[in-house]
Amino acid sequence: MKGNGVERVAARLRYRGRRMTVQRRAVLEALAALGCAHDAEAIHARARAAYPRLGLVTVYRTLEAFVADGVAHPVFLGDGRVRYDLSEDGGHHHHLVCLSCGRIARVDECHLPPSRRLGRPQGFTVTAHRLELFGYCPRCSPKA
Amino acid sequence: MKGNGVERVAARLRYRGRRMTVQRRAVLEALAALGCAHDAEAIHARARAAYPRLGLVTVYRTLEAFVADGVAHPVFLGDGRVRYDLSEDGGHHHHLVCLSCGRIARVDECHLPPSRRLGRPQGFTVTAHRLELFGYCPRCSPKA
DNA sequence: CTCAGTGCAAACCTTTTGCAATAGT
DNA sequence: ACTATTGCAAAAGGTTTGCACTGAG
Repeated sequence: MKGNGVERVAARLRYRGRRMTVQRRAVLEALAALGCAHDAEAIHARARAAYPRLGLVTVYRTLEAFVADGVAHPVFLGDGRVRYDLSEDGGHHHHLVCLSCGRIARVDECHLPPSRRLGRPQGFTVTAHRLELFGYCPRCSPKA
Repeated sequence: MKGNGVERVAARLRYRGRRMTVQRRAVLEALAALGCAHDAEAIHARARAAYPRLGLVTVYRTLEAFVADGVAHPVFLGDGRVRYDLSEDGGHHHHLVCLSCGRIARVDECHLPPSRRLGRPQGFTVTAHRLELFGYCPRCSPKA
């Protein structure tokens, strides 16, 4: 997704036969405002500021549509809830999660070898990967 | 975990004040027999071959104990269920998941830079990471 | 005007918890 | 014996579905 302008997303949705509604706009704005890896409930809470009648179910369905259309993508941190990031084209990013306070930071550089090398030994064609880093943030680190 | 012999695990559990029961032995054997990344239900089904009365709840509790004691560790593939791998000491491995047939292959090499470099820009102390690769297995690949 | 999207309530499904009975050590 | 562990039934918690209504294109 280049730029997360509402128009750009609206166009992309329309292209797929979907519609841009007030609810989706609110979810999109919440996604942009919250930043990295927030879950449906957080997105719902935030989006309600813009559109109070918004139901949680609509947030789930909107996120599903966004993911299917490449507008957003899910992030799994293993805490039993799915989190979402707005997609940015020309790049992806990973996350750094503090095991003590839960803070999540973005990691923009991806130090992994190119995809074609990653699955070679097993004969796989790799099309995507997910990498999450865990540790302690500056505030929680022993700072030895 | 060096070796996944029952004795070794039993010793480790005992060390933590836990006990080695028939049920845990069955779960441990199922874990070893199944290999990579199977969920509680699959483990339950397999372990029942050895101990038919085994309850699913016990499998969950056993896995929780195993994880706490470093005998096993969870794997999250984003399909809404937690999978488990037996821990091997002196190493970790990642997974290659086929988006078409669901097949999961092990990846033993980890091409990531050392932990201390990974979180440096954000000031994090990285202690662990999770990496999962997605793509198509040899059987499902277009094989261009 | 049509069909995608919405909201509510109810269903789902994996995982967790309470409790009395059981069994390692 | 002491207390960790088990099994059952029930609860929890995130996510999904059915359905009649609403609204974008």
